Amino acid sequence: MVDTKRTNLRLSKLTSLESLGQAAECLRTLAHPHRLRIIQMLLAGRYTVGELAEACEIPSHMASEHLRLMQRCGFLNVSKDGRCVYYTIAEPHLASIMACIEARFGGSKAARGTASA
Amino acid sequence: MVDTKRTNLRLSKLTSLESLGQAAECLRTLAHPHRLRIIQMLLAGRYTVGELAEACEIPSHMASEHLRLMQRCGFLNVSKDGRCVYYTIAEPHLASIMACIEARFGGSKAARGTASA
DNA sequence: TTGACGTATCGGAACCTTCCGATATAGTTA
DNA sequence: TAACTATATCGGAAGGTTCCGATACGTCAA
Repeated sequence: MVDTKRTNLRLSKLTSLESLGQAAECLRTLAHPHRLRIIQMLLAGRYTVGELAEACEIPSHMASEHLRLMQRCGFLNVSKDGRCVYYTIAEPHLASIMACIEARFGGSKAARGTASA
Repeated sequence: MVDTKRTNLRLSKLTSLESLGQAAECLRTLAHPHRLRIIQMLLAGRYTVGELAEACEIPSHMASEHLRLMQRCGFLNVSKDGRCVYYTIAEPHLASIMACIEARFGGSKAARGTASA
């Protein structure tokens, strides 16, 4: 216990552990390269399961699973048109999170080294 | 294949799957309530392992593990002072990501329902 | 030196995620 | 109706994460 009073003081400004638990859940849902690409695409327009799967280079039944996961946690909306299913962004905060990610990890080229600023 | 040409056109704007893989790794590292609280505190000042552990309501050896994890992926810096170990933020982008999280999940109160905007 | 304290590491149990093939459902065309 | 396409779901194997107790390390004070 180096300086408990200071710690308690600052604690009052913190987000509750409960809310952080919800945030962590959402972050875990985001934390997958194929799901990030899907979100990046959906922020730019509407796509079918098959198109998203093709862009992620995965079979469409796996894209379907990712999409269901994201829909369940409120990130996406669904709408059917004939035999195609279109997904769209439901959670507007995804745009700003994605902007942060793009600011750090760039628009197209890879490998900058994770440990640097 | 509903509209392959349109898909290929938009693909050129996307972040590479490789970079998204790195981003996903970082997001997975963030995606834990105790680690989020640690980052939130460290964005406001410097703290020892024991202070961070107390704020997260966990034993300090667990805080130590979280801190090592975040240090290894480049989020944190370490500095020793006597028998205390202080951690500080090393990755400046954490501030903007944390701002997004606070914008969505609030400063202190809990449960808003994950599915809404 | 000894003892206390703060931090770090190890090993393992329990749980969760990812991925895949197989199969099911629903809409479309003939 | 049957055949085809697009999407969704199921069950299980493989691997990863979280948490915990036990223990080790490094520093300080007496």
